[in-house]
Amino acid sequence: MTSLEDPIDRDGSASLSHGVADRLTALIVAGTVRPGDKLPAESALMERYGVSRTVIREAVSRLQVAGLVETYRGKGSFVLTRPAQSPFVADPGELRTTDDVVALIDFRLGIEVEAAALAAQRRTPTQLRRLDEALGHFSAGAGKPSIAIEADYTLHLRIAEAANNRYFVDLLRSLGPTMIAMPHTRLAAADETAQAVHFARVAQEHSDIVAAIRRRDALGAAAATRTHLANSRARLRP
Amino acid sequence: MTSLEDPIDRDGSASLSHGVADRLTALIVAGTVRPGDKLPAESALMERYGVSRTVIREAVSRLQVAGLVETYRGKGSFVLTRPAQSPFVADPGELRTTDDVVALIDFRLGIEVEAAALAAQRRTPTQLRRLDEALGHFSAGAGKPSIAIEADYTLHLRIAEAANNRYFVDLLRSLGPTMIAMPHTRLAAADETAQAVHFARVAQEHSDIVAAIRRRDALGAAAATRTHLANSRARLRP
DNA sequence: AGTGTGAAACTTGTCGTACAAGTTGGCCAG
DNA sequence: CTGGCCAACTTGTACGACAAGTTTCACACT
Repeated sequence: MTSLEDPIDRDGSASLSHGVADRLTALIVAGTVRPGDKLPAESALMERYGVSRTVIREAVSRLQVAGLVETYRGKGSFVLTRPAQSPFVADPGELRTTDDVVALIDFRLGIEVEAAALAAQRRTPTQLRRLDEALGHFSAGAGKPSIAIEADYTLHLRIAEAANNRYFVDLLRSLGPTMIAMPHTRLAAADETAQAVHFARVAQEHSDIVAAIRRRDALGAAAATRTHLANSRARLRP
Repeated sequence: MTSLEDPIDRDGSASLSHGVADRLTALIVAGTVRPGDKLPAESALMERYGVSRTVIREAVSRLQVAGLVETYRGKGSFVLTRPAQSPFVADPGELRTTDDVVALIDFRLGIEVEAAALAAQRRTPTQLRRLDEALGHFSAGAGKPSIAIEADYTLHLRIAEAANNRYFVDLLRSLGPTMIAMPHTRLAAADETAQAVHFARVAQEHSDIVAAIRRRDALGAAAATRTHLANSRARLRP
């Protein structure tokens, strides 16, 4: 890696330390600097990017947290092996358009239909009791969106738990209440009558799922879950 | 949040900036400082932890990259909405027993069956070409486990890509080659004849999935994918 | 010629000082 | 009451200095 000048833009659009971190990240991602290679010393980076040592150090701190380098006093910063896979991250803030929500529902169709079928096969009496509690909790949330959102999430989580497979549980957790409740929060601002009708419909769909799980009907549970999510989808995209 | 003294250990086990970042992270994770709250100013943090401003700034840079705070010149650092959820993390090292692998396959049944059905509905000619390439690549891996494992993963990933839904792609990526190939590596050490028979069977199953996607047969793609994974499952648990 | 030791040069970690750029709140004038 | 100005506050950058750890080179000894 050469020591060519590569000054950072000082247009104020981002802090210099962000800029340097992005530059260095690009080198690593491009493979210009490879796993095991040492980054240039701070003094060389200062020259290269035309910034103070403070900026370099902050930038390197950023790379450390990002898992891109590790640094030893007296030795330098070494590029880490790039992770072959990264965690699955789901951020509610990414859901901006109807298409975004529909994509999420399509994804949940795969997850939750399968989880419900397994729940019907594997649920224990305790888990069934928890499902009933969650149903009751959702019903108690009528007219109270924040309670309903939390109860909605809890019910879906309980279904995943009844599948007795940690992957389904972990994934539901990674989605969180906001994304599970996503289609419903869209209706939070609608008029009260339409909201009550919608709420009752969702409650009925929930009840259908739990009933199938209760009678150990895997196909029924899968169908009820798909109906539930497909209905949510259809409300968004008729 | 008080300004009580809370000096950082200087035992050399970690850099001070790491120590401060961990302390601040703990406050945020514990909910002591809540989303939207402002962290104390750098000067106050210097006093609190008994370190220089450089250390504080580097620590805060760490928190920024970790997505825990965002910082504005003149205003301060504000705690971001704490993810109510944590990323979904899948580690091949966790797969120690047959039950573990079966649980993974059950999970993948939900994901990949749905993804294949969507791929059949949505695939583009380019994506279909990529599927064919991946098929060829897998075939070229006969007798070469490391190539076959990578090609297996690539094929499954291409199917997820053809679903044109980033959630499926991201999740497959989070699983990575090792977990996607998991049932097959179990056979890596078996005798060669059995391995060749098994390889040919897997290749046929792959081909069936791609054929259904080619003819835009969502039900067929779903069935072929379920067959593929269910066969893998059955090989482990007759 | 080979090996070991010590010192200098190099590299990262921390501290302190100073100035620039942006924000906030209080006070005063209209 | 509202708006403007200024001082205090807050973050961003730069610089110099010293501490702690690593590496390299030169010299001395065997």
